[in-house]
Amino acid sequence: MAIHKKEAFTQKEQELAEFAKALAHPARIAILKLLAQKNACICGEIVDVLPLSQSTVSQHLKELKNAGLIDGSIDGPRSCYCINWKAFEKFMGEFSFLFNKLKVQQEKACC
Amino acid sequence: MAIHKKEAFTQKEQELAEFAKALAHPARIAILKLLAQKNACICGEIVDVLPLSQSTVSQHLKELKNAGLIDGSIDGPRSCYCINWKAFEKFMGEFSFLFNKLKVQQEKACC
DNA sequence: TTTATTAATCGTATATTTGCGATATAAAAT
DNA sequence: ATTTTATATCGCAAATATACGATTAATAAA
Repeated sequence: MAIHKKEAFTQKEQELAEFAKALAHPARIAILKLLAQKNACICGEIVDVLPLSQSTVSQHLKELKNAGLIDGSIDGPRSCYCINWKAFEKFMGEFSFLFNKLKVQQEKACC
Repeated sequence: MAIHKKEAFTQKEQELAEFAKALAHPARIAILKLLAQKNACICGEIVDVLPLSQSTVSQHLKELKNAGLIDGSIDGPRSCYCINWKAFEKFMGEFSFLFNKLKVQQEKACC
């Protein structure tokens, strides 16, 4: 963009957008799905399963980690990743709060 | 990207990523918040409230509409937007399903 | 009919994301 | 000590996203 205007929005809005951005790629959805299905640490199997190069997968993992959605530790030549359920719940809760708040009175005749 | 690899993922993964992408900007979060709080059509007030130009807001609205998250109709010189609650629920549900599936057995010693 | 008014679209500049090969790092295995 | 294995990081190219001014379109108001 010419100038990023993101600072012009509230902290909460930026946080939610960051969370969504972390989910905004099928590779990252797929990674999370893998981690969720195992509900445990996965050590290295991710690259084998995805149709992406090792460096690309590593980058996606980094983004998920930066967003706080996964935890990971490196034990020398192998790594260990798992979902940070707490963070996940937090954000899902915030979204639900935002957009379900008034949904009770739903079904307006509209547009 | 050099070559988009998105087709390499499942339909569902792509759909969820698309949904997330639509939410991946604070301006679009703000717009949805406005629409949710009114729980009714908003006619044009959006540009006045946001710190963005009319053309930029229009573009964000278009993206939300393409993603199916909002409905909108144009009545000559004015428009009318509201949240598509059904679509919203659908996607939120899918996310919950994906990532809560195994959460029951949660709290593994991990990483 | 002319003149607002409101919103979509076009063109363009800049920023960010995506992806990969190459390289670096770090422990384990030989 | 050297090699292997697994992963992170760097540097680059290509694709997308973001933002805005200018223009267009379409109705309402005068």
